[in-house]
Amino acid sequence: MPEQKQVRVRFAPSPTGSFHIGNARTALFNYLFARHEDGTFVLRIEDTDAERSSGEFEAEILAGLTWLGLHWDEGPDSGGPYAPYRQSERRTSYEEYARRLLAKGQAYFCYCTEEELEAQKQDLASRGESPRYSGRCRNLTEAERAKFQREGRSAVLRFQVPEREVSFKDLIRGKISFDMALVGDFSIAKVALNRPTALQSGGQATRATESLEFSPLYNFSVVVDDFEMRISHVIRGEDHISNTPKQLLLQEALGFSCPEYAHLPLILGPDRSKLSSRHGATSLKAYREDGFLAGAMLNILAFLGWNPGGTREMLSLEELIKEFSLARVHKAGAVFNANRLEWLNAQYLRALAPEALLECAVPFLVSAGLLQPADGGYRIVKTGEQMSDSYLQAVLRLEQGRMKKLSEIAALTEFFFVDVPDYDANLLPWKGRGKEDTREALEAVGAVIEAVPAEDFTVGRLSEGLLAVAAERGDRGIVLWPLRVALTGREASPDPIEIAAILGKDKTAKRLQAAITKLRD
RNA sequence: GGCCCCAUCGUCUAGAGGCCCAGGACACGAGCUUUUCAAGCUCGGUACAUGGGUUCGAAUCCCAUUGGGGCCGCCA
Repeated sequence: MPEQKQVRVRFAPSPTGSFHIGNARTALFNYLFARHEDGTFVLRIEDTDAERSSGEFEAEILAGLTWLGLHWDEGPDSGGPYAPYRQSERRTSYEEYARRLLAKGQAYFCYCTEEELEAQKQDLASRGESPRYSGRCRNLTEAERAKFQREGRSAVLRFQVPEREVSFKDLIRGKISFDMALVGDFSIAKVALNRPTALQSGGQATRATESLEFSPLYNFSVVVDDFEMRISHVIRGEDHISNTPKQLLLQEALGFSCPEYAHLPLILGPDRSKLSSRHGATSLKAYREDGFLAGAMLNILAFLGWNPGGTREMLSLEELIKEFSLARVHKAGAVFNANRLEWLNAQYLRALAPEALLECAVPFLVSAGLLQPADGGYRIVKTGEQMSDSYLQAVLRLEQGRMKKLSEIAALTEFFFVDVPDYDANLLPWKGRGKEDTREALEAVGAVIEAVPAEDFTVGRLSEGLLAVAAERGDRGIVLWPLRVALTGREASPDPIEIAAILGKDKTAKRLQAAITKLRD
């Protein structure tokens, strides 16, 4: 039996913006594949672009992955056998390989300016040809090079692309081939020339004092790192398909083994173009802050371009790992379905235990200005009243099945966090009933409330009396509707009896009295 | 424009030549339940892009067309 190659995959985001859900999906698929194959999941930060990369975005990526439960085996924080895992810390490696390519004549310095490059491309395009680099600096003489350097032109290292076909077998799409004659020499590193003593010593610069500083560019750093980190499978977005032949060529030139490739379908916006900020929220963080649960995010993401077959709809991370296979990944892009996410989230929200619901919902009540932390618990901002966890849990449980996301909880429960709700007296009467009837009904309700002891102010006891009062009047609405309004100040709410039971005798009586007073005016 | 990729309900999808005049879910519509709102239950409409092949038989295989998308940076 030949030894099975160990599976090592990487998720390699660049921290140049908020952690995008498309990237989160790529991370998920890498993670699922790694775990399913008993392999290793590596997190590598591609921050070669110092201008645009930031530690803040990197932190956001780590936080996002952690939130989703996608734990990496090797990464910038935890280290690993192939550390460091941040490209900005791996410069010596890139430089070594860049010099190797230079020595073999497979890379060269290009001094073309942006304008020149643009002109070359325009020229090719006008002739209907593929817009690629012309190869103008391929055969520069030493003298020409020196001249450009003296002019202070900045240089870039280009890879000399052989004019032939390159193909690879994509694990999702099958064979894909490219005619590299149409591609042109692509850049692999920016090169800065350091001449620390040149100007100071009266122009007497010598070669010995000069040094070249290479900053690697994407296609090059990826190839070097995937090789050095022993990556076996590269699973990434479809937008990288055209980078693959370039990377293959680089691997060949450097004598590296090639990983397997799998290109994932893109996540699309409603207009079927690549999901981007113009389609709305795209950062994982934004969804988290809007009150979506990790389980719901995991499911919506997993089912975008993949499914376990059959009619199963919601899977845990463990089940996803068990079921995952690249063979079941689609080729076509998938439109992000926000409605479905909300439905999924509602399902997960309902499944939450009271303690868990409390834990994740309270921050939303706090940020809405309804509650504030106090004495190890929470206090109602408007009334100053201290709230017990069990009271809060009861409040939350009441609305648990009514919200699609946690950010809705404040608006839904607001009436619990005021002294007496504010509303128009005209809201109190039930369909076609007058104020008199309504007041009479509420007074009857008041009598029931009065009769139920505070210690036993339960839904059971309340229903008994209240429903009897309603039955006498032949229509539950005439009693329950004004009671709802008195208690909540609104026309849509959970069962007023349940609300009363949570509020307790005193508050219920107070709100009822306020309603009766309103009806007298 | 060049190259590459893709194609089942509005959307996510099941479907690996007969089980499919195409199934599930979200959304939508109607009804039931009902004190309101949700939820729940029942029912409903809507899809194999088109045209050619291959085959006894095609949503499934092949080709073309059409349509959509991605990439063409000294970004990743």
